[in-house]
Amino acid sequence: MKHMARTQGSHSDITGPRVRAAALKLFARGGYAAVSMRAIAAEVGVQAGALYNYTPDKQSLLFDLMSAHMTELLDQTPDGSDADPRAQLHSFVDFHIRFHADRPDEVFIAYMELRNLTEENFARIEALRRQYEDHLEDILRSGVSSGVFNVRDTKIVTLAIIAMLTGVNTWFRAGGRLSLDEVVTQYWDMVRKAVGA
Amino acid sequence: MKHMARTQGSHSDITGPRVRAAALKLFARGGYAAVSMRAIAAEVGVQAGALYNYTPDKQSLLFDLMSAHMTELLDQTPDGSDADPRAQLHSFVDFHIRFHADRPDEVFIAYMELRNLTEENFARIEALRRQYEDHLEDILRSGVSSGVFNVRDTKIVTLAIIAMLTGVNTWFRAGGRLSLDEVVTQYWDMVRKAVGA
DNA sequence: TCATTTAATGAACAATCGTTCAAAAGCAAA
DNA sequence: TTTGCTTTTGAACGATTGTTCATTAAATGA
Repeated sequence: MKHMARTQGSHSDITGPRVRAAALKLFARGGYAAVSMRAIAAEVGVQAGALYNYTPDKQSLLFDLMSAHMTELLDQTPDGSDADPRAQLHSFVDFHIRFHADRPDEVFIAYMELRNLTEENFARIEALRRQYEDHLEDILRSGVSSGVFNVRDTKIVTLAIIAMLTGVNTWFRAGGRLSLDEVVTQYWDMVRKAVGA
Repeated sequence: MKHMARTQGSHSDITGPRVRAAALKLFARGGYAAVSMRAIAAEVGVQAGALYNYTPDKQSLLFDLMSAHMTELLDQTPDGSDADPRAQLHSFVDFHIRFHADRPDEVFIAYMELRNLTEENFARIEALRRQYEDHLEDILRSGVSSGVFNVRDTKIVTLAIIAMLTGVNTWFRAGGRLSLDEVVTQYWDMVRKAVGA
């Protein structure tokens, strides 16, 4: 047993992700407050008590989902601080739409369940969201200072663009009338015009 | 008693509105599922049982709030089908921002609590929302056909504009850095550019 | 003052909530 | 097979949920 390579009778690495997946699905469908731990357990195919091997409590389950989502969002945000502001903005629009379209449940939760976080957890998620907004605002500012964007208030335009892009999730469905490519094209068209590029 | 002008020992006309106001405030703050009838009663200063003089159940309380909000939204939407599309669109942007900024709690509930409606109530609210969207799309279409707007897909632009405008509610606070007039000016600037007017 | 009507109380209901924990079951190494 | 550890069960806990209802209180009209 010199190395104890793996735990013994462990299903943790199987059940753990399934618990998070079930919580994600049910929270998105019914809302955090309306989903019981027993409902999550039933979705996994397990008794409620077993969930507490994978989360200290219900609140942590919500926070972990939101935190993982925001972290992934920030990690995958294209950097490209070398490119010109217009290309950076295009890249941002493209990324935002595709990233969010791929994760409707995560996005839904991240926007709808903020008020069900404890004060401390809320502050942590808000900090991540702020970081993401700041990234877009930096792009806008550099475009303004180099004269390629015509924007009065970068903060407002930042929030307006993000609201507009995130709104795609309320109606877009894969296999619908429009492909994701077409959606990206049209939203980039609107954003481009709105910033006067 | 020939007319029975009013009910007798009635406080209905006082307590009734207070119940709706309390529900509005608490639903917006904590979410429908997380707010108990006892909490609403406490906000009114009454026992839980008394609420049932004013609503058949909790679900109706939510639906009535959302329904009243959407109806008022539609009633107050500027008509002006005589004006040119550009003026109509400007008027719509102005109205939307001001109407929503005046009613943060109602707007919050109307967007966040849709999933807590029964299937039937959900369909009714969705129909009202659709009506509102159609009104904007009509403006866009008339502008496209008269050549003053340059828009590829009126449906997408409709949803994008509404998402962008409604997003104001997530950050705007009266008495903050920007006045509502300034907000309207800047959003109209973006919308105008985005539709190529 | 008295009779009538309405509004509010406060207890009670069955159900469900998040969470805990001793006991049972499952699995891997010895 | 036995030993040791992990995972799951299933019952139990106190609290809280939406809702009902007989009773009490309050207010009005006569």
